[in-house]
Amino acid sequence: MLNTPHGAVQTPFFMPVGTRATVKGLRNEALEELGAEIILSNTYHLYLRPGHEAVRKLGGLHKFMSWPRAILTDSGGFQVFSLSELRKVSDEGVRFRSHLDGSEHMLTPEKAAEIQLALGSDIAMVLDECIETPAPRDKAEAAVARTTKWAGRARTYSLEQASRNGGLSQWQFGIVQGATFADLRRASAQQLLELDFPGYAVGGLAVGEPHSLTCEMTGEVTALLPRDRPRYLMGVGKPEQIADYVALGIDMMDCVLPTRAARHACLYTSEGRVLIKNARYAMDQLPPDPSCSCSVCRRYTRAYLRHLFAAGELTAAILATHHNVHFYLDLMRQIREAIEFGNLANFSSEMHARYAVGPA
RNA sequence: GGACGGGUGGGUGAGUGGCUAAAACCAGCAGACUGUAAAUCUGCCGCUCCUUGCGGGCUACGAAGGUUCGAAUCCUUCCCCGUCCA
Repeated sequence: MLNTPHGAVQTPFFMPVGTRATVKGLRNEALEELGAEIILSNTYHLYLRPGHEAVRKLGGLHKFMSWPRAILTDSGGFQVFSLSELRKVSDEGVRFRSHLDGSEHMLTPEKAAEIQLALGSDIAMVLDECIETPAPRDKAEAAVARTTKWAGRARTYSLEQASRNGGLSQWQFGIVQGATFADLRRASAQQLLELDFPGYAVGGLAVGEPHSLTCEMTGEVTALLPRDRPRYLMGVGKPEQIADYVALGIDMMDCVLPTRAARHACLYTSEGRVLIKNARYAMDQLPPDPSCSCSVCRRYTRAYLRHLFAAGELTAAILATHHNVHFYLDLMRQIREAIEFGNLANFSSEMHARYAVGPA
């Protein structure tokens, strides 16, 4: 259990992604009904718009977006990776050219921490350097060294702010890098451990490498992390992979997959993936997932959802997102249950079997 | 009755002698998506054959003839559609 200022969160958990202070396609009341106890939002995007100072003046991110439960903010480290053509990385930080208006911005470890304090998220991530995979060793080494230095600066900044303000109600997590090199991963973890973060993340994975390698690298890191601090594997994963990560000792995950795939007409169901735009569903009167209890599956048919997607209706994305987020959150409930019954290994292999075959 | 303009693949619509089975877009079909520059992107999209290849055959740009080595593109006639004149 993770006890945040905005409620307890049961581990292991999955965070729906709300980059720009909204989980695309879902109203917060729907998110709450679905049982989301924590969501993820983004430093870089909120800094550009509406601006962290604006959010602070509007009462902080929770109040601004009217989300009473926990929020984790990513640092912008992933944007170092995904906006590779719009930024320049140096030891000082990352210079971005805004994808919105072309303006230049400098994101440093201190700045990223400052922004997240202004946003008032429950968990803040340090700025890290996330690189592509596969990466040459020297580049991975450099990214680890820089990530460690940045983590130290972010930690210092955070502790200073804490002592100045009589403590902070925000946790700061370090992020392990190291690409696909086991020794670099271990070194990165050990260096971060010295900074004594309240939680640790594994970053820079699931960016193209095979799942087995993601697991291997994750295992290298979780083996070194303290048992009493949360471990967060960033940016994962596919439904059939989640239980594997949990088995490796991961407590927290986030991924755009359920929400993005939903907008692209891919539904995750107990029978595998359902590409609802397929012609085969045109006259299908079954719910998207017959054994799903979500409000979409209780009310609507595959034929109707397919129609909404074909017609380009907004409701298509809304309904599909609702279902997929329900699926992921329910998956986590099942995983927590499997852990209690000592049945996680079986659960994991069942998931792999199910998604390897695809829909019936 | 006359004068112009026009008829192109499921749709809109480029193309005025060979590089054109025919741009582009839409529709259709299939796929991808992992700390969100993503309601995005990719592939296929006349029929057919196989040794599945920048491969072969067939059919196709209103209809029928003709010119040409070669025609969606030029000529003739006809049929439609639009605008204007009487």
